[in-house]
Amino acid sequence: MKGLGLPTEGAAISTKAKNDKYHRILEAAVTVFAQSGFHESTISQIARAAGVADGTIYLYFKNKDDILVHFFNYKTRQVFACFREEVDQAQTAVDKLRNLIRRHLDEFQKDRFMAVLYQAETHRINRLAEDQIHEMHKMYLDLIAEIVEQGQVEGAIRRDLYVGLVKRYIIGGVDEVINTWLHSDGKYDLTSMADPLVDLFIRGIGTQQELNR
Amino acid sequence: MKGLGLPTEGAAISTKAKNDKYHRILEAAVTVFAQSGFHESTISQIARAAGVADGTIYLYFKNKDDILVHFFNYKTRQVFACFREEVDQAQTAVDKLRNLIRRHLDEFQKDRFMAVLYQAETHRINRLAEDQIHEMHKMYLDLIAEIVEQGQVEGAIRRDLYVGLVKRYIIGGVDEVINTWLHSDGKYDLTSMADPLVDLFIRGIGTQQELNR
Amino acid sequence: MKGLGLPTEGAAISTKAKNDKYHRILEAAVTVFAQSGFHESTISQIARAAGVADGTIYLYFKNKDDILVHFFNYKTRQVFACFREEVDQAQTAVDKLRNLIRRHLDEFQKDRFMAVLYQAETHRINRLAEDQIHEMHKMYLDLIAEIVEQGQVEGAIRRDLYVGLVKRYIIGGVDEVINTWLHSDGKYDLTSMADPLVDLFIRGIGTQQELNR
Amino acid sequence: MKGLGLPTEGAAISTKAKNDKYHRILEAAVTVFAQSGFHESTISQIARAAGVADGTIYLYFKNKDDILVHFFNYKTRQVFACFREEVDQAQTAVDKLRNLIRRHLDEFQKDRFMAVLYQAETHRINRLAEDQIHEMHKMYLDLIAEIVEQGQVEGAIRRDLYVGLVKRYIIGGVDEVINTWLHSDGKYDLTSMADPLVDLFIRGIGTQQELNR
DNA sequence: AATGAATGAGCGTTCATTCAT
DNA sequence: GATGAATGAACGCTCATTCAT
Repeated sequence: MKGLGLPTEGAAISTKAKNDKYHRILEAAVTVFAQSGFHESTISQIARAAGVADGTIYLYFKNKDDILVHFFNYKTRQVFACFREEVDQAQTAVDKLRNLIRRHLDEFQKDRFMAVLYQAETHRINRLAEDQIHEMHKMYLDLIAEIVEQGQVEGAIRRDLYVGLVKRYIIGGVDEVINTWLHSDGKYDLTSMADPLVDLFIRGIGTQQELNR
Repeated sequence: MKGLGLPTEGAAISTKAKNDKYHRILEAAVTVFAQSGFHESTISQIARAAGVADGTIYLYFKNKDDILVHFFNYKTRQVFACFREEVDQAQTAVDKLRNLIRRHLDEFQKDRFMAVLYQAETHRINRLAEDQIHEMHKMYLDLIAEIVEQGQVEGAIRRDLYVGLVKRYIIGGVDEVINTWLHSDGKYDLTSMADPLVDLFIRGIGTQQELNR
Repeated sequence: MKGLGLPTEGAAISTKAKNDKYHRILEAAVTVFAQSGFHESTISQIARAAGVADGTIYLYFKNKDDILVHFFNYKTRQVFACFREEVDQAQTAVDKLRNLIRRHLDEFQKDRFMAVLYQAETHRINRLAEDQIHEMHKMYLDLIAEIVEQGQVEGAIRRDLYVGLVKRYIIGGVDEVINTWLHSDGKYDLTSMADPLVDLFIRGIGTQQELNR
Repeated sequence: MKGLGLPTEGAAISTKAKNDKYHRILEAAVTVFAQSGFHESTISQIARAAGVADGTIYLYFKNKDDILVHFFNYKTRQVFACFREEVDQAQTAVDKLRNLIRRHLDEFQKDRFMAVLYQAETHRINRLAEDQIHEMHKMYLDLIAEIVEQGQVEGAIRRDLYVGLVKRYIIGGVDEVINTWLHSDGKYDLTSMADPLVDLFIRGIGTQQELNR
């Protein structure tokens, strides 16, 4: 974790009740950040949303920035962790990819606040949560790499691929589908985009004719 | 243009020298915004970077937000405009797509500040430049739609595609490639990613075998 | 009270200590406003005079304007309230008028800052404290009207008077006496002006001869 | 003139055309000041209203404050000067007083902007135009003193009056009548208030009975 | 531990004034 | 003389952070 760690959580919190407050603040913060953006949100808003006093927040977080760091450390990490499960449950590489993407869209659709915050913050640079974001991308990369390798063994996936690019190819398409959904006020079903999207990933937009040219 | 227009530029400024100052501030602002983010940037920083007094900025822009709006209205519009040229210069759909993406990566590589700002702001919601961003996406969509349709006529592109999804599939992959490049401090050549990426778009990651299953 | 009320005081402050700070700021503001005028006064000056930080003022008042509104809502209202007492304590209309004016001059002499602020703000139009000023004038009018009517019943006051004009006639004379005193640095005793002034109000400047002409 | 003088006018302006601009600015300033108050008015507003450039104002006035000083030095002085004429045209003291007040109300009704500005500024202390205001009051006092003395000789006015108080008694009533008219949006005729008001000044509000008690 | 009143640095913005043209 | 673009000091106000209770 590149030296960031969880200073507050490990040291100061021990009982269940306290830990509860830590999470209450975190969830409240995500909600508030998602609604107004990080800078437009105030500590008071978060405190009110969490049902605690302003000062209490500083018992659990070093400062306002720290809340964002913890968010990426906890909330999205947890979501990304479940992607692994999903991948493990399928047999073939293509099924794994389909499961991964379906679950990805599903989770982001279920927690819109997280989705907004994730989309906004992963596209900023010189950011507070830089380290976390790097790590999360790495997790995604690892999943994709694994799937691609297996698919290559199975003969379902091309062997001439630069895996670093494949990751961006896939994560980019998924992110953009989520992003468009968010900007459209999330009125349609996001998860149903999974299958057509996976189809594009696998087959591309070209015809056989073009491929055999 | 949904009534936004260029109120300041058109009305108040006429001579070349003045217009110069307008652009100097705009360029300075983009640089500063890209380095620190919009909210972390101050008017003083921008003024210093542009070599003018703080107050001078308000002769050319209504307020801080207005600078961002003008940026999207002028700078990125100009870049996106050149995409059209690039598309028009190629004959086949596949060549058009390749040209588009190569130029896209090239322009963003040449103006890193714009790239940063564009990536950051297009992924926020409830944004100031909402209208401009929507329009720009629409421009991109139109280009892709055109290419896809032509490709379908030519027989090079599949006929069973939902074009709305194809747009996100392509723009997402391109954006993510740019985004990764930005986060990696732009040390490698971005444009060289164009051909492998287009190959993925066209052929997907699947093998013939998989496709013919 | 036309819906203005005392939003800050009533809701947010309850203990004696806090309320103390509210009043300290209010008194400090009146002093500063009286010395330099409302617009020439700065929040920093008021804060320094009240012995609090700039930001603290905004815990008790919505903004700078709000301080002025609260001043008229609280301080002068309180002064005007005591006029009623004074009137009630006398029997005849003439004695009531004399008591009223004596007390008026007395209170304004005792609180010079309030006097300055009152004189300055009641003579500006389109003002922030417009509502309060209207109401205060109305209170004065009611008192005068009451006195005049009683005097007419008693036979001590002429029956051919337009009461609206009588109010201005009296309030104008009193105000001008105060105003002159304020501009003369308040070196002489203001209250001693009450009796000669009342005499003028009652008898006018004309002689019997003139009256009987 | 206590050392203030007319520095700009005397020295820099000579031709008729220039002097024209001086007056145009002054009239424009009065209009703007009356509408928004002195501090809320900007040099740009005044310049626009006068049809000149911002910088031009500084050729005729030392600074913003200087405009206010010149206003009292020129505009109201001129109005007060005509009061003398009015007084000279009547024979008896009472007629003189009636003429004075009628003209006073008439002039202020005719130039509402001046009235507003005059009312606002004469009731502020530590003011820029302090000297001018003192002098104007002195002019009024002299007029009243003259009238009262003549009236005393004629036997129409009481001999037991403190003239300093009589001035405030009269000027106060007149001012308040004007002030009320201004606050009521000037919808009724102000001049018609002159006769009833003079009647009050001469006879007071008391009855004979009271006077003879 | 929990509070929330108090703080004050720092921001965006305004506008009187200047001065090169 | 006349201009108006440029200036930058100064303001009102916000809000992350502290600390006495």
